Amino acid sequence: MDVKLATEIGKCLSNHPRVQILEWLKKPDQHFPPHETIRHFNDGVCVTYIQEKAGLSQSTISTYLSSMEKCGLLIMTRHGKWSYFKRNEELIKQYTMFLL
Amino acid sequence: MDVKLATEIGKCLSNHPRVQILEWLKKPDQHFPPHETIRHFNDGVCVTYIQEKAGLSQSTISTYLSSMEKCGLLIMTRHGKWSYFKRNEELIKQYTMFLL
DNA sequence: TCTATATATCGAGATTTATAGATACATTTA
DNA sequence: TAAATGTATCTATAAATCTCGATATATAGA
Repeated sequence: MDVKLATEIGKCLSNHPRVQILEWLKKPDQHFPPHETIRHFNDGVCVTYIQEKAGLSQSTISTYLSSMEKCGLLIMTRHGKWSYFKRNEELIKQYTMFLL
Repeated sequence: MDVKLATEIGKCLSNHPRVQILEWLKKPDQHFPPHETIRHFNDGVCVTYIQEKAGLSQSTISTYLSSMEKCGLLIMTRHGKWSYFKRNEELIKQYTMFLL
């Protein structure tokens, strides 16, 4: 972790909806319904559920999730036509160690 | 720590110079000369030294340090005409616990 | 008190970000 | 293969941020 990457992560964490999403994804089962097809949260939550809960447009949420995945905060897994996003706890841990 | 405050902190951490300053202040004695008047770093580093090292204008650095102090990342102490800034380790700790 | 020094604040132009709608792409299913 | 569904990307506008120079304020010293 260097200053450059930390700044990119900081950019993702500088916006209320994105921070909120990262919080919700701490405990997906408490904030989202189980997905119709797969019945677990092992790979996180699909874009539509996050979009509906956040109350922002689909394109906005898609862009947010992509940017968070790009800097490593989230991990994406694709199953069929769904993209699931979950927290990347390892990178978050590295980031906090960098700050401390 | 709630999402709102975390977002404010994130805004401060979304800019390269500010993240860099927070890094330098981890070990002030390794990055800055001891101050002419007081000879320790107990209260941190004065604005001018930070400004010179960062290579940005005085007004920019002053604004940055103020914003970081406002959200709690830095603690300011005034001695005479100098303002010294140091890290607020407690708040940084709280922020990392919020993220994890 | 006058001047010099350190810091803070104001106003402004350039750049970036927030967010949406339209559209493209991918995948499943009829 | 055509339609439906989920997601990603493009384009655009409003708002926020970056950063500076100019100026104001505070303090110390002559």
